[in-house]
Amino acid sequence: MRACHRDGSLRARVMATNSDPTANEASASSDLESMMAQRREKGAKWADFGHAAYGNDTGPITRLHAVNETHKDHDQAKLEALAAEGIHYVVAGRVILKRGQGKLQFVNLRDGTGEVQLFISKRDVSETDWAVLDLIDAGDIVLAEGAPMRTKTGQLSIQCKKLRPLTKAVRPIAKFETVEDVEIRYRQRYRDLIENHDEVAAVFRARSLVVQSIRAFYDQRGFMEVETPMLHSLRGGATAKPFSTHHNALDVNLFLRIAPELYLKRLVVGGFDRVYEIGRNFRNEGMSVRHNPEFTMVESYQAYATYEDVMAMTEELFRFVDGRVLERFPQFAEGRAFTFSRFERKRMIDAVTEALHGSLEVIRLRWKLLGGDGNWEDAKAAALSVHDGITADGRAYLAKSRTAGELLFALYELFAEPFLTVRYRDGDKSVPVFIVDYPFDVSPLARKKDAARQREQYGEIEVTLCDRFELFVDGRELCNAFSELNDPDDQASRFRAQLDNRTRGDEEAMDFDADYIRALEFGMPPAAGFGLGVDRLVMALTGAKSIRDVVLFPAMRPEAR
RNA sequence: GGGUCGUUAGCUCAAUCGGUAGAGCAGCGGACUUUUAAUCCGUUGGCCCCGGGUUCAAGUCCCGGACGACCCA
Repeated sequence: MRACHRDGSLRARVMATNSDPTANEASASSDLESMMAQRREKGAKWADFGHAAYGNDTGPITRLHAVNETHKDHDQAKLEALAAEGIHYVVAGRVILKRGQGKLQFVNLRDGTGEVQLFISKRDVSETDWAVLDLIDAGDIVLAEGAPMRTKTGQLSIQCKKLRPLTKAVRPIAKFETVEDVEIRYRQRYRDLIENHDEVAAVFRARSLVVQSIRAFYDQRGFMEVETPMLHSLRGGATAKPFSTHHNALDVNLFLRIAPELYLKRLVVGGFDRVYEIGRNFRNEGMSVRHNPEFTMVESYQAYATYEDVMAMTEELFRFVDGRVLERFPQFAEGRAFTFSRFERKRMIDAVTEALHGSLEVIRLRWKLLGGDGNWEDAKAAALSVHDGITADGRAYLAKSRTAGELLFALYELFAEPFLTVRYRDGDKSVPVFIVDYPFDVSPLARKKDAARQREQYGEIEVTLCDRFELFVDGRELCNAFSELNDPDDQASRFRAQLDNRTRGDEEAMDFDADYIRALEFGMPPAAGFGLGVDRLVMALTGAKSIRDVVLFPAMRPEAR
């Protein structure tokens, strides 16, 4: 005896169609096309039971998180009582898993807030709904109605009374396997989110929370959020290669912004003296695990503050954001190689001399940098004589430096920066490091340290320093901040220096921004600015190894046809 | 931009020296009313990334290309 003959006419109708010889041919095969054809057929059959394959008008539904929260402490007796009072829910979501057990079926349903199990007994549903269940595959989106209950094993479930298929997923989803293929994961993020759901979704929810927390942080401190142009006619605010585009009506060439900085400072001139912007910047450069051509930055500007105030604020911001993230996603604390227990502050010159300690040549070098006899040409020669551990490229880089300031920065990049996580630690974890007082020569927008103050802090040295810091967390540069240059004449001369650099072939040099000089001529209050790479912050907080794991749709070459 | 590695079923992966392309899961058919990736029986499924070449014979060797990953710049 075939079961379908006993089971009643509706189920028999489903089975009968399925056992049609040609349909069987299709349902027997399982390459992608056949699987899709099979699913399309099932979707088409929904109409036989009065359901559109792509139904609409669900009416109000209860989100699954609310169901789980409401009843998490209720036992079966309590739930029975509630059901008797008429408590029931209409829920909707994607079928993640379907387990059959004859006349009893279990379906795991997921919506944007959580998951719940549907307990579907042949006793509880209409003959029609029972038959429709055979036409629902994992991946389909359905609506279900019923009362909360607990199964024998204590699993909170919805005892299904009505079932309505809403959307047919004609493509199969991978179950039980982590999808590793990054081409699938990055190009078809929707699929990554379905198939690798918990881990992937947590990262992007954490990212959303990071942005939300940054906003909350600034809002609490009286900063105003603004939006400045992304289409720029000049390159400015950073040294980077821009993307070019064209405005047809105006017939002008434009750049996608590389930084919002110069616009935000115009607003400080205008009297919005605490502003911030969270938004996308675009840099036409190489891609790597740390670089996506479009990336999100926070920039803030605060009048009547110095970079030292901003450093203090940065510590608070990091602790605040991280606290919010870990509160909701404690899993991201596991296996972290760094801690926010304390923040190291290290002057760049000290970072370099510490990194190089032990070498006679270097002590000579340090002595010269710090104001001994000789000049920067001698210092460069001394640096180049330190061959151990420097590659040919590193030596070439050092040799390229044209001033004492550039040399100091090159030494820092080669000898100190790569070892920050090794050198500055609290127990078995690295600590964030503020590298403080960058050379003027590599800081075209930062305020020069007052000469008297530099003398007081450093004595007589050859390098002109700026009131600037960068913050490194887990060895990665996350922040760049400085007291702002508000002297229009000084700014104009630095723009001219950038133009010289461009003439020498530096494609990353800035343009001369005459309007920005005009703005400064109206007077910008003393101010400090701050920039933070949001993608890199999210990487650090979630432990992501690649920026592509924290950008929903990372840049990729067009898919091969 | 340079180097290295990878691409085989819906997913994760095998395939010895060049000799008929396999497994698990998913899918499909059947049994099953409290399962947790249910279980049990049966079973289908391949443009071996693409294009050339060598060979009696190519997933495997050679050349070119596409896409990706990693390292370097």
